[in-house]
Amino acid sequence: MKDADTLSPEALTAALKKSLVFSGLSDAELAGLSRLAAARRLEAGRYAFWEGDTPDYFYILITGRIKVLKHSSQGKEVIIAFFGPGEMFGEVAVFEGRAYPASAQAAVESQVAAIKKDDLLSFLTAHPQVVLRIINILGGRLREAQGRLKDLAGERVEQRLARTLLMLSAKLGASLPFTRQEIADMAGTTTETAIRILGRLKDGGIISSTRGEITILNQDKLRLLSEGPPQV
Amino acid sequence: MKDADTLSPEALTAALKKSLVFSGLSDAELAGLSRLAAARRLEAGRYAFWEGDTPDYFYILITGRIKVLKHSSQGKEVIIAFFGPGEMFGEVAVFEGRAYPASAQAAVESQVAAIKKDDLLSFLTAHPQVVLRIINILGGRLREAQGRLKDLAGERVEQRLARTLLMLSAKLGASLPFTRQEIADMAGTTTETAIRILGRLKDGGIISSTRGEITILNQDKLRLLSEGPPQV
DNA sequence: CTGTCAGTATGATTTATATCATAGTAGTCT
DNA sequence: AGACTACTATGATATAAATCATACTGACAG
Repeated sequence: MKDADTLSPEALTAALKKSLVFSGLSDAELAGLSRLAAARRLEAGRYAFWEGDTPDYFYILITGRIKVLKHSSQGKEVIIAFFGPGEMFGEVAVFEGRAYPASAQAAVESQVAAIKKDDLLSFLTAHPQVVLRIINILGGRLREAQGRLKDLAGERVEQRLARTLLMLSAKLGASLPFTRQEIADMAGTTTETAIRILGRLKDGGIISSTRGEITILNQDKLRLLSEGPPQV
Repeated sequence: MKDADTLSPEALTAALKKSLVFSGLSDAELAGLSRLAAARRLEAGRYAFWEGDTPDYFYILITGRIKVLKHSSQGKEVIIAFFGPGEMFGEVAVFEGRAYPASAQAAVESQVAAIKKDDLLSFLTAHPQVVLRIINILGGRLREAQGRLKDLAGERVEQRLARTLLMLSAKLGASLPFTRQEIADMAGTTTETAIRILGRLKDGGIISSTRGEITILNQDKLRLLSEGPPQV
C-alpha cells in the first residue's frame, strides 16, 4: 500500500479545525492553511520521520496514534511521548531548524497532515495568535518533560510505572491501549519488570488488563502508590 | 540583606538587551520593556520561587547562576536546568498560567529582572517577533529535555555523567563550576557514585578538578565514553 | 589559629532491578 | 485448522549502583 491522499480538502480542513494548535482560526484561514497541508496515511509501524532526518515537515495527527521515541546507545527504545488526534508533532525540529531530535512512528494505522516547514513558518508570521497557542502547548510539554525527568532521576520503578499510568489516564481515560513493553519504554524499565509490577497491581485490584490494554480500576490507590513507597 | 533594586534603569535596559529573548528589540522597545521590569538581587541559596507557587513573575537572569530543581518523593533533589546570564526562567508557568513546575534557586549571588506575568503577556501580544524567538528557545529546551529523558531512561550512570559534563561544557566551556553533588543531581545519581566515577575520569586524564570545579581535559575521550560502554 | 562545615574520598554491604532462560497464550494470517 | 508471532508470565541469577559508615581536607568564620 502506498501513502495515498485519503482525505478530501474539506475533510482536511475539518481535521485541522479540530487540532489544538489551529482550532482558533476562522474558516477562511483554515481553508488557506489546509491548502498548504498534505494528508498522508501511515500503516501501523511506519515512521513519519527518523531521528536525525532534516526537518521538512511539521505534522498534525488526524486519526490514529503516534509514538515519539529515541534509541539509547545500547539500542533500547525510549518512548518520549504518545500523541493522539489533534496533536502536533515534529515541531521542535521545525522551529529550531535542526534535525528531528527523535523518531515518530505510527502505533496504529494513522492519518497525518503534513505542512512544509517554510509554509508553516510564513503562516505563523501572518497569524500571531497561533504562535501564542503554540507557546502554550510547548510550555505544557516542557512541564511534562520536567516532571518525567524528576521521576526518572529520583523515583523507583514502581512509582515511575504508577505515574506513567496516571499521566496516560489523565489524557486518555481509564482504559489505556498499551502493551507492557510500551509502558516499560515510557517508564524507563524493562518489559519483565513492568510485567511483574503490573501483575502486582492487578493482584491488588488497582488495575485490570487484557492483552494490549490496561484499565485503571482504582485511581486513588494508584496515586497513593505513585507518591512513595507503600510503607510510610 | 534585602531585595533592594541594585540596577539603574539604564543598566536594566542594557541587561535586557543582552538577553536571548529580547536582544532583537529596538532601544525604544527595550526602554518600554524595562519600565515593566524590576531588578532583584538574590543571595546565594535564595529562591526566586518555589515549585507550586502561583506564577506572578517571568524572570530574566542578569548576573549569576540559577538552578532549577524539583524534589523527588523521597526528598532527593533533581536539577532540571542551570541558567546563566541572559537566559529566561519561570516562563513555562507564566505561559501556561499554572503553578511553577519547579523551584528556582540562586546558585551564587545573582541579579534577576522580574516582569509581571500580565505585563509580559500584553507585551508579547504587541511584539510577535519576540514570540517567535520564545518558541525557538522553548523548542531548544524541549529538545534538551528529551535527550536527557533518553539518557535517564536508557543509559548507565557513567554515560549519563559523561553526557552531563559534555552538555555543560557546550554551554560553559571546559571549566565547570559545579560540585560533585550538583553533577550527581543533574545526572540522576548519588554523590558517592559521582565521586567514584569522576575519580576514574581524573585517573584517566580526562578531567582534572579542584574543590567545586571540574575541568575537561580530553573532550574526545569523554565523548567516546558517553557513546557507550568502554569495551565494545 | 582553631573550630566548623561543606566537599571529597574510599571501603563494605545491601538491594533494586536488569538479565537470562523458558514457557504458556491469544490474536492473526494463510 | 494450523502455524506463526507478539504478548504475557515467572523463576533463577547477576550486577550496577545505592546505602551505610568513616575519614580526610581545604575554606572560611569567629
